[in-house]
Amino acid sequence: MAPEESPFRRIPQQARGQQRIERLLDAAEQVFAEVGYDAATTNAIAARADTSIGSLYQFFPNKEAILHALAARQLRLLSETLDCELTPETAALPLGEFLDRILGAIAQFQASHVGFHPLFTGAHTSADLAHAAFDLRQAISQRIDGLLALRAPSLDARDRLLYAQVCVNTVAALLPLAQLAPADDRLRVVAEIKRLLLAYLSPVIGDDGAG
Amino acid sequence: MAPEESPFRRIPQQARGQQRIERLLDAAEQVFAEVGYDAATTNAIAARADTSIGSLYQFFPNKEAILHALAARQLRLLSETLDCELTPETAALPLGEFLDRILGAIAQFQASHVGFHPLFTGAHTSADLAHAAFDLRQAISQRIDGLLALRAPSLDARDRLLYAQVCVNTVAALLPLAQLAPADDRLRVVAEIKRLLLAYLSPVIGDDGAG
Amino acid sequence: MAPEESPFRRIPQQARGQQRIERLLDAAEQVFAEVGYDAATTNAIAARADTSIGSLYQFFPNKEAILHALAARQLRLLSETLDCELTPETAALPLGEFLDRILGAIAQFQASHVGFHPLFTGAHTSADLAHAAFDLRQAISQRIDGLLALRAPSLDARDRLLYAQVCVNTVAALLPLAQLAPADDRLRVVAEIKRLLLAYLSPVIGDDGAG
Amino acid sequence: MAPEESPFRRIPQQARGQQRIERLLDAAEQVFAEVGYDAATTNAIAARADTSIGSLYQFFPNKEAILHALAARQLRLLSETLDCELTPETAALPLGEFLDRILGAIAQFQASHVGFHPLFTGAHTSADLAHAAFDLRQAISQRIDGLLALRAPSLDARDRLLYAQVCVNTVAALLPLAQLAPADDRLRVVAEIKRLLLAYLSPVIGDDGAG
DNA sequence: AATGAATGAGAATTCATTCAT
DNA sequence: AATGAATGAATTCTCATTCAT
Repeated sequence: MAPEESPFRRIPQQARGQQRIERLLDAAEQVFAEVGYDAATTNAIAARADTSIGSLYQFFPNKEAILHALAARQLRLLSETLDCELTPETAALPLGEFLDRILGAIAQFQASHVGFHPLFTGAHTSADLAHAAFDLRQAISQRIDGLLALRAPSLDARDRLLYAQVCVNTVAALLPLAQLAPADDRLRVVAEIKRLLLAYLSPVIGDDGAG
Repeated sequence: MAPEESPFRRIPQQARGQQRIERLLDAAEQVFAEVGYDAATTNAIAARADTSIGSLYQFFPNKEAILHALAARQLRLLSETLDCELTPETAALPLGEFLDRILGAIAQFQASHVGFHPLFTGAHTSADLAHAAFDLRQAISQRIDGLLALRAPSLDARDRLLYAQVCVNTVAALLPLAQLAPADDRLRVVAEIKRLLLAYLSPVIGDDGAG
Repeated sequence: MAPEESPFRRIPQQARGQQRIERLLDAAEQVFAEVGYDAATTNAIAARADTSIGSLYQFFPNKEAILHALAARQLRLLSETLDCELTPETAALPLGEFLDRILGAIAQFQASHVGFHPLFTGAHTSADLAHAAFDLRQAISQRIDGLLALRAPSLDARDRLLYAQVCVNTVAALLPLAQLAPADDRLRVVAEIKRLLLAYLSPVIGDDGAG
Repeated sequence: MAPEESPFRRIPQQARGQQRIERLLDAAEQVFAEVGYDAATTNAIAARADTSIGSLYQFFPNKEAILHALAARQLRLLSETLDCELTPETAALPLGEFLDRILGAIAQFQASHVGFHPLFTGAHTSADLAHAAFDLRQAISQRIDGLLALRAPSLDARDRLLYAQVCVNTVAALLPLAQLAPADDRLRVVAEIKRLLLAYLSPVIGDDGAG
């Protein structure tokens, strides 16, 4: 009854709602990763999230919306990871170390987000997924484009975006290779990815001081 | 074995059966490309092939089998294309031109096979497709591995296969970029792919005599 | 009746409750008219009434109860309208004018109550609606029966009720015809309805003095 | 194998298909009559028709299509009934007998077609049903319009159609009254309907020779 | 009394696969 | 060998109703 508490009464509810959305996205991430987007059923997602199907549809108008929300969350989380990792100082590192940082961040992110990989690499399947995956890669490319801009401000903007896209899509394609490889080859593959990117970027980005 | 002795009626029948299989695969290729593997219905494939579903199921036990047969056919056709294109002389070309040949062959193949691209790049969606696509890329990698062996016989076999895999998966990831790009950027993207591969391979493969 | 004595807190509360019921019925009337009884959702009704579903279910045990309450309200309102319109003097008018009054009252009522028409004419669809509509027409028939009794006290009671039912159901069936007709035919249709009723009733009810 | 028999092989199949459609429409007619259109489920219809839900959807794209097919069938059957009943000689009968014939035909038709009544009288519920019912009544009105034309060729065409509509809708509204009345009142109600129509039509149509 | 999040049974519809012809 | 009608499990999504806050 105390009116000064009432603003608070809603907060738990909102918090619960937000929590439930997160739980649903977690569940969707797992289920998508396990059986693929098309084979994933909304009922399975709700069950995995320990909710009712009705609640799922209270938050998401349809299955595709879950996919998009998931992609948005992943983009946001990855962005945060990159933000943490990539301070101005990082941008001044030699290209090789710079790439190490980015690749490391992405690899680590991927390791802790089962659902990232499918979406990141998802290609021609259902129109739904294809779009969502394409959009995600575009968004990440723009994020990387921003990082490249820090290192090579004089680069032509269109070239830079193309470089970013090439890198992002390449990494998307090669990370699975690392994941599917036997455990002791994994580092080998990651090293190879880094060598690839370094060989590709150094002629056009190079190290500032060329040192 | 003596084909001239086989009962006349049988051969046309077998031939008709083979023709029908091809028609079904053509149809599946189109339908998969248009709506994706999951959304494609076996009825639609049969209809597109101007046959009945009953016939479709006479040749393929289930939908997944169509996918695998399609992948196998694509691998075979691409192999033939590569065989044509890549004679021993080609192997002696400078690496840049060598890559041009291979990339050109693949790009051309893709242009005339609507269904290749989705399968080649298809990733984590339905478990079915993911497997088929992975297998196809593995097979193509082995094919490329063979080509690399021609150029660099002294290379360690495991390294070589890894290089091939990296290249194949990279190309699979980047070709869509070219296809989705506005028409006048397309060549730009292809050139970039080549630069990427060249930068990656030249340190380890190099030009035989060019050293 | 002495409002100043009733506990202050209660009256506003009861009044608020009654207001809310009216708002809910208004909302239901609109929503039923717009999408039909079956397609109407209780959530939509609550939303239209600017209340929560919880409140709706505080006043009505289920969806059907809303329908019945609505029918009851319409019967009450129509009765009041007829009461206003039909004084003893009216009963003495020539039959033609008498019918004009009644038809006019009904037409006017209908014009200002979007939800009347569906319920009045509603027939075999969901069992719910059919019953409610039938009940409403029966009740109105009794009301009309009363009016006929004023004009023709000597008529057999059973005959009179039958006449009333025939008239009421006929009007229910024909009013939509008027409403759906192009605007300039509408009066024509209404005139026709009157002619029909007049032709039907005059032999049995006639004008008092037949003058 | 005899080719002159092959056209026959398909006929049983088509006949079976047609039979199944009829069975489905019969089932739909019953189920709609029992629970109403909205509450009727396609599964219930299929079950009542002793078929699988899949088969139902092989013939009808959706629930609404069943309704329309049913309305079309009823119109066709009623038309046939009227055709049988109403020869040129009938048109020459006195108006009272003429109405008897028509009303009799409709009443009899209704008695043997449980689903006719709901559709004939169906009003404001789901948009689907309302439309279908309105269309059916319009079609029947046109049919009656044709009959009136036989009797009164000199009548203005627009007036005639209006008369037909008034009659059809009136009958639609009043037949339920007869059906719901206790058995011994039923004839009484039907007689009343006839009296109503006769009183309405005789001034404008009259008996040919009665003039 | 009021709220609205949560529930889950149930509906329409699809489609891979079978099998009688 | 070919056909395509028939099947029904499975899927997405809705909505009346409840109940904790």
